[in-house]
Amino acid sequence: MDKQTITIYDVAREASVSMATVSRVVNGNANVKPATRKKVLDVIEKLDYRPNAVARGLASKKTTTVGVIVPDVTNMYFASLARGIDDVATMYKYNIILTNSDSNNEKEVKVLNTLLSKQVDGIIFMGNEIDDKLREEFKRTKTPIVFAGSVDEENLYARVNIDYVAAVQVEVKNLIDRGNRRVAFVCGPLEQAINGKFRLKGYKQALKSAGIPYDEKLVFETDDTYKTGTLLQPALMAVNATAAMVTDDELAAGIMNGMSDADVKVPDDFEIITSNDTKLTEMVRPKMSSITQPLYDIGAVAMRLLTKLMHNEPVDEKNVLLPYGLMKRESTK
Amino acid sequence: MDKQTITIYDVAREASVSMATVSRVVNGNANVKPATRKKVLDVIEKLDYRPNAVARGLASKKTTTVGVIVPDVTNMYFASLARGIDDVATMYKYNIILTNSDSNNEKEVKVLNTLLSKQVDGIIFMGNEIDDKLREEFKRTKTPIVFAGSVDEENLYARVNIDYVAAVQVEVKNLIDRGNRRVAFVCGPLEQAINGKFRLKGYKQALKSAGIPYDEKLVFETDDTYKTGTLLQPALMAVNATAAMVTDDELAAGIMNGMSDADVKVPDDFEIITSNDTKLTEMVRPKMSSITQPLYDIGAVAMRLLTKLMHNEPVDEKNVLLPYGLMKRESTK
DNA sequence: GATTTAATTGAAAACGTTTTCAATTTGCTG
DNA sequence: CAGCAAATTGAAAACGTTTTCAATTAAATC
Repeated sequence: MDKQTITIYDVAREASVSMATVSRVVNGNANVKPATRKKVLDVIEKLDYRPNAVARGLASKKTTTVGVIVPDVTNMYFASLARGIDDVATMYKYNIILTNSDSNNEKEVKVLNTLLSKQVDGIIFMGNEIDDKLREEFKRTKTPIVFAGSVDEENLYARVNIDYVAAVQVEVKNLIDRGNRRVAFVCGPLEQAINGKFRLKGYKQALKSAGIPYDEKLVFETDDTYKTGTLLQPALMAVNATAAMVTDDELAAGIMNGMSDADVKVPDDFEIITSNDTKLTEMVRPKMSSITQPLYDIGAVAMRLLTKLMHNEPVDEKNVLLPYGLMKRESTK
Repeated sequence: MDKQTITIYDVAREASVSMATVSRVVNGNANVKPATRKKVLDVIEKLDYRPNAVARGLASKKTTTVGVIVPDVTNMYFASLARGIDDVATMYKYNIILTNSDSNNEKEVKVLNTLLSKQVDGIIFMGNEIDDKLREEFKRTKTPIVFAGSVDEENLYARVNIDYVAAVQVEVKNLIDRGNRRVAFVCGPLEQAINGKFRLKGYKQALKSAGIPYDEKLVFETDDTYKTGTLLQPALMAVNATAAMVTDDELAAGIMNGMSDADVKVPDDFEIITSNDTKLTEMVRPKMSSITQPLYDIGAVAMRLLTKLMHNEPVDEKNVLLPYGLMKRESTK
């Protein structure tokens, strides 16, 4: 009843060569006489032989599969990275096992272990809150890991990002230079190093350069959702903010719509700058000015980096920083 | 130099039992004496043994991995389905290999074959244009396949969708009832059966019921992108359309913004109804009225269906239709 | 306590490749 | 054409599990 599968042995018999030879031609090994190669290839064609990747994986200890741990594919930011990852993965003949972690460390540990049990050749991790348990699990494995769009304070892992502190510093400075003395910093969870350590640092630096004292009331820690954004207008007004640096596009869209609904004009009465430059920035009215990040490229470069690690090629820089920019649209003056 | 891996054999030796017994306890087989089980479990703990899923896959011919073929994860519609799929997959202890096909049949064939070579236990396919070659490849395998958010005219495969013809029929009827005699049908590629056969059929039926002749000039075949949408206003006005039934949210957002930019008021001068009810519908101003589809659930149910197929459980209905609805927002009167 | 039956175990054969190492062929050189 | 190096091949041992089937042990029956 089972699908009768053609094995390498069948091919060998039919072509009257050994399995070893068939294996060689399948793997493009040069050490096989052209005539033999042709003979084998013909039989492969005739029998419609397809190598079993699982057996191959067991014998060679390589699965040509990498694990990708992502908080939520449903988030445009991560979806873009994932796309970049998949594209260069296929370019290098890898496939990706994609798993959603909801940034939950417990799930991350679990999924990491199942990925490792499946013998993935490498792992790309996205997530910015790494507790001790997870860190420990990371350290246990010799499987190469690279972080994509995720910082590593301990400087242990290869990773690709933009310079978050510089990027927000520049943009907050711009906001200040345009006359905003009270610019809010609206971000996702501060436990996430990318917010709490990097972006916030840039924000503070900009303030400091401008001689403006840091006011804790101006930092709004949120859950990065659109909904939350829509609710923020009263609080923002209450602290007399006239501009906001926001760390997520959906969140920023929420804030902007909340403002509009309360009849505060963006950008005239309130300027907004967001961080991820997803398509959403263009679709919303007014269009949102944003720090630009090469999202797709972050994923792509991360995957490329991972291939180097997997092939034991030298990598010059573990902490790669891709260029950021500013896309001025309509939510800033 | 290699990571010295603990194998089942090491555990067996250390616990002085056979591999078979270790295998049994690892797999939760009931036929093992509690005392033995404990002994083995202790050794497993002590040695930190992790079963090798590849070896397991070879021996058992099950990989607990399913392949997911998706046009583009970067598209919210598919991202939502993918999330639903992954969630129930993990619920049933499966992982997903996610691949982007760009709705390109050639890529789909290729990726299908690599998935099969990797011995996935099942496949979830998203895509609505299936040429003969692809169809043939599908037919060759005995691996269960289910379509998610994708129709199958030949009624060969299990699939989960909503009733596209009924849904657009109802909504176009509403548009007509509200006085629109010229409602445009703006869709993605008509070669895709979901558009060319299903949705268009609903559109025509609504017209017919209302005694309005079908006018080909009112159907706009596009590439489903936001950009294209923004460019459509002149053409829409040229044919005197006063409303549009649109098959994609980003496309619809483009159309709406194009209208606004040209100072035609939505919904007063032009009504728009879209089809996928993604988050975007809420973020855009005016908010877009939409046919509602349980996107996440389509993915989830598809995956659940696949588990049944993989476990040879009976499935009562190959063509599952989930309920649709209408979310009235601000782009319709 | 002798049988019979059920529960528990282990030996060894798959699973379908890759890879090592030695054997065989082939091609050159002089 | 002997002698040697290089190219080509094959035999068989991994790889780390699951699974079958027979053997052993424990429990139950009378």
